[in-house]
Amino acid sequence: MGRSSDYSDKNGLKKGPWTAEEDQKLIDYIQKYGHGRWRTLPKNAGLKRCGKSCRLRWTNYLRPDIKRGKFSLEEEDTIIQLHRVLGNKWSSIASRLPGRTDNEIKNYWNTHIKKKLQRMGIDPVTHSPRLDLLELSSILSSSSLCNSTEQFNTSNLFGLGLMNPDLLNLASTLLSCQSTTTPQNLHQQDQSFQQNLLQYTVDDPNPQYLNETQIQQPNLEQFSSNPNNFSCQNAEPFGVSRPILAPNYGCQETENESRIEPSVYQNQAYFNNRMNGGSCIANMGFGSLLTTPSSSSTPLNSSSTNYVNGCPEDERDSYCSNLFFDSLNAIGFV
DNA sequence: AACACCTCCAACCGCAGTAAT
DNA sequence: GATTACTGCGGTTGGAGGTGT
Repeated sequence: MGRSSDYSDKNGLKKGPWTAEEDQKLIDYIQKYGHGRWRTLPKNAGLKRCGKSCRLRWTNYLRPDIKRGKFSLEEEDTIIQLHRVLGNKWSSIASRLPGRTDNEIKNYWNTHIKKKLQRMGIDPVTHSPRLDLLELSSILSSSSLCNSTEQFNTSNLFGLGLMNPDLLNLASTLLSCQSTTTPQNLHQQDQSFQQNLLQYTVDDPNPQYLNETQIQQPNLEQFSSNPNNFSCQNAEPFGVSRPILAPNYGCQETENESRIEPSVYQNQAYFNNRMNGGSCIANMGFGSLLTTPSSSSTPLNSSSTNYVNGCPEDERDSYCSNLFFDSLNAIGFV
């Protein structure tokens, strides 16, 4: 692993992966003399490396306080929360995660968290819902399309400005399901969903990064005393607020459960409800399609019955839910 | 088995900020 | 104030290993 295939530069200094022998030399030297003076360190330690390479190797790999291994769910949550506030300030984020280096966090963000958020329909840069989903929600909640008595076809959707073929297909699929189920409930819930989306985008289209003082002094008034009873008036996505570094109020991971999505977004990513049992449902749209019990902590792949507004979920809705979810999956939303 | 493609992550690069001279 | 050295940071690279065909 590493970089250049030519493991030496023009000054005869070695580059590329470190050997165990080099590591030991560096450790021995630093244990004896301490670190610092990185330019002269390699020469004194008998290493054919530049000082910068030695410093990087020490700070990112050899330092004794480094915690190696998989990131915990809590760490992942913290990274997401901090990234939302700090942006790509990896060193600042790392300073709040003992034992983790900025490089490690940066890699983990780019290889895991970023993709996960994208699958959830969240822009990993702004931490807000993707605009194309907003577009879809807006169109689906328009009164003409939610009226089950009205025949629709793809030309209706084109007429409403839905030009993206993927979204067009998705909307078409979804609406064909809706036309065979109870429309009133769907309509109300989709409107609610749209309102939540708009609320969020109006309140906080581009989250402002806070300074460190603000991070360490969260506004505890922002969230309800009941952690599952979120209000819809703050700048957090979908109107849900959690203070930075607050306890994990979301779904808890159990030992026998597969890894779940970050609790930071459980409340906003309605897709998650399908994945983790939705223990913190807010007023989500497409409710009858995707909602699971608000008090449930049902794990993945549960065979328990889903309830919507206190009633068992209609099998057709369940079918539509699958269809909708699969459609999202097919076009890369999930 | 062989090849192509993908994912992960250690290591590098270049720039910016700060301290020393 | 200008220059040099040092350090820290964020972005990027590319090889190893895994996975799919």
